[in-house]
Amino acid sequence: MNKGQLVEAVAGQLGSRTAAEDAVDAVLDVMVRAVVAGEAVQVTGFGTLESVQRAGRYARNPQTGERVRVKKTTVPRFRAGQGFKDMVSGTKQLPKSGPAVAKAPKGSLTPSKTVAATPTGTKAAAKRSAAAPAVTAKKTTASKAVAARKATAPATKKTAAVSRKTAPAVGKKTAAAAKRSTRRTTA
Amino acid sequence: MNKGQLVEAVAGQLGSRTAAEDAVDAVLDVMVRAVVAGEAVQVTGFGTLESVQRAGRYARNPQTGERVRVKKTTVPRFRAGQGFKDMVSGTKQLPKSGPAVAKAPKGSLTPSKTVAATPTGTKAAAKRSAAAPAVTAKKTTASKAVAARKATAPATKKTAAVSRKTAPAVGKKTAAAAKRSTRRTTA
DNA sequence: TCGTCATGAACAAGGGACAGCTGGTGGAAG
DNA sequence: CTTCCACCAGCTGTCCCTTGTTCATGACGA
Repeated sequence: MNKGQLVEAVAGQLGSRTAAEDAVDAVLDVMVRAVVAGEAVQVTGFGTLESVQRAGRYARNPQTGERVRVKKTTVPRFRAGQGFKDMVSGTKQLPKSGPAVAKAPKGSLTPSKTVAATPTGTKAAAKRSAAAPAVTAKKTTASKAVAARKATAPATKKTAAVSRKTAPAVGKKTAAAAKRSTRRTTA
Repeated sequence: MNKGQLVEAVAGQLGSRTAAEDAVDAVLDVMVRAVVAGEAVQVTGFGTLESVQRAGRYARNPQTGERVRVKKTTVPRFRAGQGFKDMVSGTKQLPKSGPAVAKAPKGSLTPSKTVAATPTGTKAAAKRSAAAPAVTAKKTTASKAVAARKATAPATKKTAAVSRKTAPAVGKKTAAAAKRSTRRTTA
């Protein structure tokens, strides 16, 4: 579907073609500006469009095979929401009457699971912490990680969204482990 | 920025809040419907929103470390366009007068490079094929790859967008190589 | 306008998935 | 018509995705 076709489809809903052009331009422009400004655009049921920092790396020239250094950059990223993914995967078909975004019927999705999880949530935490070390007999690191997460959980509120990965180690060897730890501490 | 703020920002451009609500609803709804229908929404300068089939695989439960089978599914995917990426990365700042999407000034960007590439495009193909083996003395695979691509180039026009990955090999060992070859042949 | 609830994010470990390098060409948009 | 953008190839390093839980916030009914 082209941009022109998109405008045409929107015109089919708005009724006017001129309004559709303005609508498409305005919506996309606002989203782009917000992302450029570093703000994440989050629409329930549709998805989140945000900007994330990508660490520098070494890529490869397809023709010559030579290693080229790619410096760290910021790229926009879109994460589809649950409803969108469900509709695309076919789990839930899209409603034809109302808009396909931000429509949350009262109890259309897994009502039993939700009501069951809510009251048992308090003691579920204890169950998880107890079960983890038992199964993780082969890996002791997991238990420590869980404990650390519980401790840091109240400290981390929302983080800054942008500024998660700040590993400048491009010329280093791997820096993967360092980046992991960096993410936790949120340097 | 949530949906309400998005509507407000769009209202700032359209002038009316009601029109902004309809605009946001219509645009998102149209995009969602198109993607659900299997059609890719491609807006030049903004990005492409499409649905891709993800082959089944084996993931891992982070708590227990157990391998869990993930059956194949279809998920929406967004790929940002060049202009969008440039603006986010800071290479090109967004224009404040016009919309940030699909704005192509006549010759504002890298005029010398463009005019040089356009007329030489026809014979540039021969130049590339000749230059590649010369530089690729250390890697012969690159030259073969280029030749193969040239042969398949006229055959592949647009492909089906959706239906690229159809490797059902879930219980196999890796299936990565097989999937690669599948992509070329477009089974 | 307030209350309730669904929805999204984070955290962890590890491996599969995938973005993207370069450069030419087709298509698209103005 | 002109000018630009997206795509595509093999190969890598980066990143996302998986489950399950809790917290926080947004969305919606009354």
